[in-house]
Amino acid sequence: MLEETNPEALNRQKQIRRTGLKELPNAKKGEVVLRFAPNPNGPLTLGHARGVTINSEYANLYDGKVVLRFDDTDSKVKPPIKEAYRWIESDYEWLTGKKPDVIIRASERMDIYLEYAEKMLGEGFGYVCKCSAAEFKKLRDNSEECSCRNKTEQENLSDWILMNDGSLGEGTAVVRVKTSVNLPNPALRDWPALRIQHSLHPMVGNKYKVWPLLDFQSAIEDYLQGVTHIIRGKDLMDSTRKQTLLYEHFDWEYPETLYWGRVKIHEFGSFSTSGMRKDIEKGVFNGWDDPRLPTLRALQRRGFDADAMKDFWIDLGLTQKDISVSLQTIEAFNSSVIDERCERRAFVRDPELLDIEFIDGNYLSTLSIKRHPTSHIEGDRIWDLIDRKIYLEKKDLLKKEIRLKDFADVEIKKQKVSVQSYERLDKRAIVHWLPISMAKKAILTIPEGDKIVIQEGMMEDFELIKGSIVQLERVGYAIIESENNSDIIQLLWLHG
RNA sequence: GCUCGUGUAGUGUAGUGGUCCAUCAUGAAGCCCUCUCGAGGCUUCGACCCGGGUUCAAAUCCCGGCACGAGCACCA
Repeated sequence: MLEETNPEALNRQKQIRRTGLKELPNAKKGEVVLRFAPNPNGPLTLGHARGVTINSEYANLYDGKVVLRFDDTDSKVKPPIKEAYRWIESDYEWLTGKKPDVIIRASERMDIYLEYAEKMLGEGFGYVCKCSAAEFKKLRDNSEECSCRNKTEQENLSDWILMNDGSLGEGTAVVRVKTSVNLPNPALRDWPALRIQHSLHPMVGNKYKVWPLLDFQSAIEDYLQGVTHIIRGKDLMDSTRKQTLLYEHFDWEYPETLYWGRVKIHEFGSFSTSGMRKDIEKGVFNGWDDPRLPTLRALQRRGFDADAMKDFWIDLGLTQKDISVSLQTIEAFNSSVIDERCERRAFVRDPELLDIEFIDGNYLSTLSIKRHPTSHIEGDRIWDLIDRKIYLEKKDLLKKEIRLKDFADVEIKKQKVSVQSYERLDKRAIVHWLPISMAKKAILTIPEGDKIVIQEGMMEDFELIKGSIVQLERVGYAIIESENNSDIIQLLWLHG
C-alpha cells in the first residue's frame, strides 16, 4: 500500500537527533547581530547565563556579533549600581571566554533617544499625555481615547520642552506612541514610551529629566545597532508587538524575534537581582559571591566551569516552555568537564585517631598514591607513615574489617588498627584515611539552600593550592579557598 | 476579566504526516570494572495533556476542551 502511494517513505532515513542550537531563521553568515541587554542593578545570575550563552553561541555559529547593552534608563524602581557595569562585563567574559563585540550604555546615548522622541512628536505619531496612570488605564480598558491624543504637533512639542527642562514634575506627563485604542490587546494601546524621572542617575547625574522606557529605548537602539535577531524571554512578547508598531511608524523593519520560557532551578527558585540585593544589604548573605546565591560569581567561586555551564544551556536549547531544572543536571555537566583535571585528596570528617600496627613490627615509612586514578594527571602524592597514627572517619570504624584505600587490609580493635595484608585479599569496603603526619585541620563549607553547613575534618596536606579544585575521595568536589600555607584549610563545597 | 504563549518519561530535550512499540542527557534501580560513595562500561524503569476530526497512515495537520505560564507598570 505504502509502496504505491509514497514509495520514498520506505527508504527514508531514521530521524537523527539534532544537537546544538536550532537554525536561526533568516540568518546569513557574517551578517547576524545579536544583543544581550541586562539591567546593571547587580551582577549576572544563572538566569542571565542563558541569554549570554545562547546569544554568543549563535554569534559563533553565524560569525555574527553580540552587542552588550546596559538598559539603565530607570534610576528609581531598579536603580543601576555603578560597579555592576564592570561586574557584568567580567561575568560575560568569564562565561563566553571573550569580550562582547560592542558595549553600549543606554544612559550615554540619551540624546539620541530624545531626538527620536522629538521626531515622533513632530511627525504626529506620538503625543504628550497628561492623564494620570490610573485615568489612562481606565480609558484604555474601555477602548477610549484620552483628550491629550488629539493635540497638535506644536502643542506636543511645547509640552515636550516643559518635560525636558524640568518644569513638569514626575508623574505629570508621559510620551505615548499612537497606536490604536481599538487594538484587541489592551497592553498595546497607546503605550508609554518616555516618562519623567528627576532622580539622580549614577552615571549621568541629573542631566536628563525625561527617560525612555524599555520598549522605546530598546526599539531605537536595536535599530541603530543593526540588530538582526532578538532573543528574549517570552514575557516580552508584548514588547515585540509594541515595538513593531513603533517600527511601522518609523518605517523600519523589525528584527527576527525568538523567545525562551522561564527557567527555574529547583534549588534556587527564581532569580531576582533586586531581591538578592535587599538580602545582601540586610546581611542575610555575605555578598554577591555568597555561595548560596545563584550569581555567576558565586558559581564561579565554587568551581563551576564556564564550558560546562555553556554545555548545559545549549542542551536546554531555545524553547518557549517554562522549565524547572535541577542543579544536579548542571552538576553532572560540570563533573564531566572537571573530573579529569581534579587531583584526589583525602578528607576525613569526624576523625578518630588510631594507632596502626604493621605486620611483624616492620613498617613502611612512605606510600605513593596517584594524583588521579586514571592518570589524567601524572605523578604521585607521597605519604609519610612514620608516626604510626592514622585518622579514620568514625562511621567507618563500625565495620571491623576494612581496607585502607591504596594501602592495606586492616582489622579494627578498639583504638588500634592492625594490618592484615598489603595485598587486597577480599571484597571488604574500601575507606579513605590519613596518616597523622599528613593531616591538617580543615573546614569544609557547604551551601545548603539558605543555610551554610560546616564540616570539620582532617585534610591531606599535600600541595594544597589556593583556588584549585580537588576531589575529596568518597566525598566530592571542593575548592581550596585558604592561602597556600594556612594552618587551617578552608574548603568550599562544589558538588558530589 | 482581556490578550498572548506552552503542553513528549521524575527533570530537561530530539522528533513537524510513514522505518517512532518515539532520541539523547539527567535521575532511579541493578550489574561489570576500578584499591573512592569518583570515572568508565552495560542492563532495566519511565512519556507523546484529553476528546473529536482529516488521512491508507497523526507526537506531527485541524477543531474543541483542560492544565500551566506570561503580559495587561510612568520596571527591566
